[in-house]
Amino acid sequence: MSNEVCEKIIEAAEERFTHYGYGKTTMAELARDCEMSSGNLYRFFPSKLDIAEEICRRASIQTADALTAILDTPGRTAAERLKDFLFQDLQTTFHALEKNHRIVEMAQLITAERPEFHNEGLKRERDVLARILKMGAEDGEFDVADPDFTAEMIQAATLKFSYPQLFTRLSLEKLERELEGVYQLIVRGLAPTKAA
Amino acid sequence: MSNEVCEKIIEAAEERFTHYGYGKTTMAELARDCEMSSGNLYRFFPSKLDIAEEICRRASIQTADALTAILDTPGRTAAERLKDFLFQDLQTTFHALEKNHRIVEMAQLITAERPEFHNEGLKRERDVLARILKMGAEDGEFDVADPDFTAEMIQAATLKFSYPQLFTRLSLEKLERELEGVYQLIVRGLAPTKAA
DNA sequence: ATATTGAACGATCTGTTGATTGTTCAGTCG
DNA sequence: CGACTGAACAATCAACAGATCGTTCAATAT
Repeated sequence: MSNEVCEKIIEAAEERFTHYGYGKTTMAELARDCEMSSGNLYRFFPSKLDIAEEICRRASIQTADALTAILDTPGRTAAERLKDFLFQDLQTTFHALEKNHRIVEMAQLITAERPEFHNEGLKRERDVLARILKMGAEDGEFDVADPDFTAEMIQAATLKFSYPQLFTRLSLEKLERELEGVYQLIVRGLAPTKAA
Repeated sequence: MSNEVCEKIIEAAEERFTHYGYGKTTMAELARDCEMSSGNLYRFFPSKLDIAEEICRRASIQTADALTAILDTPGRTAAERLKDFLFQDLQTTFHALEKNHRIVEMAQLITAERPEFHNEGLKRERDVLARILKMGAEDGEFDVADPDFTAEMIQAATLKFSYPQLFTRLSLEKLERELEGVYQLIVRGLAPTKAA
């Protein structure tokens, strides 16, 4: 079964990529880890970069899934959920990039080489964001005509916080303080004007 | 008079840096342009990078000055001035970087090597922004308690548009469309809540 | 047939060497 | 004595060779 072999390759690659770095691991090493020839790897992945992309995709899906949990937490306002979303996203990616700077290497490589991949990840998160906005709109907490569009704008406005270490060198504390301010600005803009 | 010589050096450097690039021009060439020895340049600038920094500083001051003009245009609301500010800033830097990719080279070098310089330029623009906010606050158009803080937040939210080509590869049209959306989000947040 | 190998190929990396260039400073000039 | 020079020095760059590595594919094994 091809799928199990794919898993094995991914596992071996994840181990080596995060431990030694993408550049330092060779296809021959991955092949040896999986007890096959280097040529055979190409029956499962078109290229080395595609292996890295798949690893990053899974990480991206995992953070998006974690963000989705915010939708189901009971007893929170839409504004609170929005805040949770933004801060959780910042903290997750900040810690991921801080813990292992090999991951930064991979992230930069893939966003440079595969621009569509980055959009794909953005889209995943944007869908969650849009659902938060929709929840707020439905119970009258937010005045949002087009949740998808507004979600796109919020992503644009919070770009600085989505790949922290790539755009600035600020500490997590400074970033959180700034995000708090930007969040305040945004929620005020989402509130319905009291022209009842 | 040391000042005139400085001007001459800056002029020669600006010519060569924008035409051949920072890396490709040598101190010996600059010295020859100014009819002096290479060693003598160091009586006026501590290093080659400082010459480039001064050139960039002047460009930064020039764009900030152009933005200041927005404050004096009669018959505009604060919201309109804010919009003018954001779009003029985007367009100016976009065209500057598009026209001459040597400038991108210099900008990247300096922001990498001299992090404080970037903050200095940000501060210059933020001061203009804060004055727009203050105007809006004074005539009741905006509800802004701390214009300086809010200006900082608006800069954070519009980072994507301040060095367009460094953060994305979007066309000017796409960027303008996005900025329009972010602007809308922000102005709604600045409007006073009608709790009269 | 299909799955797999591993040698072969071109592209990229690495390390080295020589040249170039930013910077300094002892010395010259005015 | 201060302004200025240009040779000297160290750091960086350019270019080249050899090695390494990603990728392909004819040959082999199953």
